[in-house]
Amino acid sequence: MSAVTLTPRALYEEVAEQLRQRIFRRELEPGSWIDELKIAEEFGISRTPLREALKVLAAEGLVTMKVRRGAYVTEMSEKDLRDVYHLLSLLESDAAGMVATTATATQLQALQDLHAELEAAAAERERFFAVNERFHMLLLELADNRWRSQMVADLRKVMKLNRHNSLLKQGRIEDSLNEHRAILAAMVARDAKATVKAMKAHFAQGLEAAT
Amino acid sequence: MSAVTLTPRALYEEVAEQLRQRIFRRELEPGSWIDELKIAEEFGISRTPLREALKVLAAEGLVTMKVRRGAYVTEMSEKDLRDVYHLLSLLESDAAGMVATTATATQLQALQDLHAELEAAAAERERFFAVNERFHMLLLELADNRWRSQMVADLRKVMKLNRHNSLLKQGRIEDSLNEHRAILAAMVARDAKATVKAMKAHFAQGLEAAT
DNA sequence: ATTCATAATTATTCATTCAAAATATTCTGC
DNA sequence: GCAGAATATTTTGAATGAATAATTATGAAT
Repeated sequence: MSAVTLTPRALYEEVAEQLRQRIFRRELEPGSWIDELKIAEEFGISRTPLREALKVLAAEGLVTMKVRRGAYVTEMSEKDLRDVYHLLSLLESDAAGMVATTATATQLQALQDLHAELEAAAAERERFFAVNERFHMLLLELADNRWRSQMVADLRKVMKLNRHNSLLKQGRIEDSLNEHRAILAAMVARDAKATVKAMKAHFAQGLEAAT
Repeated sequence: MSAVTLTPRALYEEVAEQLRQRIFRRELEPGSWIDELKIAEEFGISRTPLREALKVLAAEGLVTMKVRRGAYVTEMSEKDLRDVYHLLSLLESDAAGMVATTATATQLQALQDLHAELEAAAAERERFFAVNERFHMLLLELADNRWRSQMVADLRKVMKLNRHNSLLKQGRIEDSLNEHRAILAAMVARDAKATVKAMKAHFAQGLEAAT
């Protein structure tokens, strides 16, 4: 069974995802020009779906289009990093507060289960990152605002442009787990204010480590 | 001197803007299918730049792409309206708080000048909307976070999909001006907390009127 | 030698063409 | 007359080709 039949998404979406991976892996470096012909040939496709994919990435902020100059991988300044962090903190802490007041017991349990998985993955850096991402996105999902979820997802993609893998740095893993515990505790206590505070603290620590 | 030479933007961007206008004017109704061939013919262009424009609009949330089914104008449910309002309130009130603490006297004066213009436009509904939009966007600009400015701009576009012209309804104009005055007063007093509160109140009132 | 202008090359942008998929219509059989 | 299948039409999606715009390099003039 091929992946194509399972997920019959359009070619331009597939290409967009491939490009994202290349950008995150720094095979396409921030500031560098994206050669349409070269990429199209490498992917074995024409320039049409590639150009459509680039428009999608431009909307996400991952690439920047210059008139008659093509697409460039977005460069993140120190200020950009701080600005995006600030927004993530604002959006996610508010979401956490929502969840603290509205989530069902089952939903809170799902978060705790995912946290347990995160604890278990503490040793494996890559897996930890992946589970951490899932934790934050599940929280967003429970907050039940598709517009916010979309925005946070985009901002998190942009954060990955940063060299210092951002969001979680070396040695931060243990601290980060503690902060997650505090967030969960506040949620279980149904204390929205404390939850917001704990999430903001989590991001403040993250920014500290990333800069 | 033609506008084309002044702003040499790409055709697909021009088309995207034209489509936005058509959507806002409800010539393209929410939920309706966008006929690529028909639109391309009406604009006298090929489908290629049109399709690229549709991708841009899809990223903004104005249209929704369905696989192998083309583009549809996004439909906003009551919940969508509330959700977007919530985000605008969160983002803009935070921005206002920033401005209250960081803006220079000159910048605050610029806001007050624009507010004066708003007062003057109270009688002309259309002009009031336009100036109000400029006021909010100037505030965002002064908060100096390009990522937030972009997000708010997108959310405000999406809000325009709503039938009840949103953000400002009949009879709300006088109230809205009062709320703006409160925001400005708090800013001039350099009281960030009060500014945030005033902006949140402004949005709460707006939502009340829109639903 | 340096600067400006012109020409050529390169790459983006848009149009045209082609293929594949989905839906609607028609025809046949019961 | 109705239902199901097959065909035809419509429409999306992708590729290729042509044209425009920009940059760079080369040559000439001061």
